[in-house]
Amino acid sequence: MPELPEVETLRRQLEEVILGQEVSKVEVLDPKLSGVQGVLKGEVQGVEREGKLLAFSIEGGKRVLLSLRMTGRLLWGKDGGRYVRLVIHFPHGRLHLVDPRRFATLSLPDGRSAPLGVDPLEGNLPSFLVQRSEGRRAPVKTLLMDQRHVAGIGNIYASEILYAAGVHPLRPAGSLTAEQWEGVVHAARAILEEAIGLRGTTISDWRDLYGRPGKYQDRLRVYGRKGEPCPRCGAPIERVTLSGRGTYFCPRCQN
DNA sequence: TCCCATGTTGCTAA
DNA sequence: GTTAGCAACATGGG
Repeated sequence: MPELPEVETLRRQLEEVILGQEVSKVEVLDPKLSGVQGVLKGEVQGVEREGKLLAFSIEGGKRVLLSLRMTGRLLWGKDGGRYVRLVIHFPHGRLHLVDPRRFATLSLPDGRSAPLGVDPLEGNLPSFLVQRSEGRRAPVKTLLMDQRHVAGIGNIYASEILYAAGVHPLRPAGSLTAEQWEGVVHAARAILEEAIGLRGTTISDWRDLYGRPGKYQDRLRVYGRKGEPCPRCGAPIERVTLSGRGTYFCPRCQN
């Protein structure tokens, strides 16, 4: 469920709460998550974000990667309720990994996974994307969500970004001009930064570290709004399925 | 009952 | 070799 803004929200909140703190105990309630308890011992020296991944730096130079996938959440407090899969104990509180669908993973960095692409909030993304998309016939939305190219954008924000940029999600990625890529990247930065400020988008599952919903759902222009009028031109928002994912756009404003 | 769901990965086929 | 589509993972909600 979490995309870049939601993970960044958690990262900032975690940094305030567990940075410099010592892990006192790890409780694994879902055997799928066993295997990294040994590494989760010692002082937390950093909480970083890599795309949609959270990376915990543990004393001794160790790193543990958490991928929340679809329904993973982190909750600080006494109790995580039903669906708690892992509890990391600290002297001053507990961090619960809550995950109804059990897709979330804990892992150690290894060379097996493809390196992540550019973070949309950093780097010279437009020229990078112009180069990466050259000759690609895959839809621009697919490329935008491909973590090997751009790290952090998921299904909700991809629709919103392309709407803001006026680019049709089914356009072959290689057909965008450099100017259009600049528009897409500009829209991405604006939307992702605003969403971070509002602590993410709560459609159903997402909650921040303290269990509070985000506020960006009120700002969504097209996602989940099939049949509703486009805020810009009034044409009904359309929904298509692209690579198995719901994709929303305005047929008049985006081309 | 069927369809949908903020993600990733591995298989398959072109 | 590259690229694109899709089932699978596991569970709940409408």
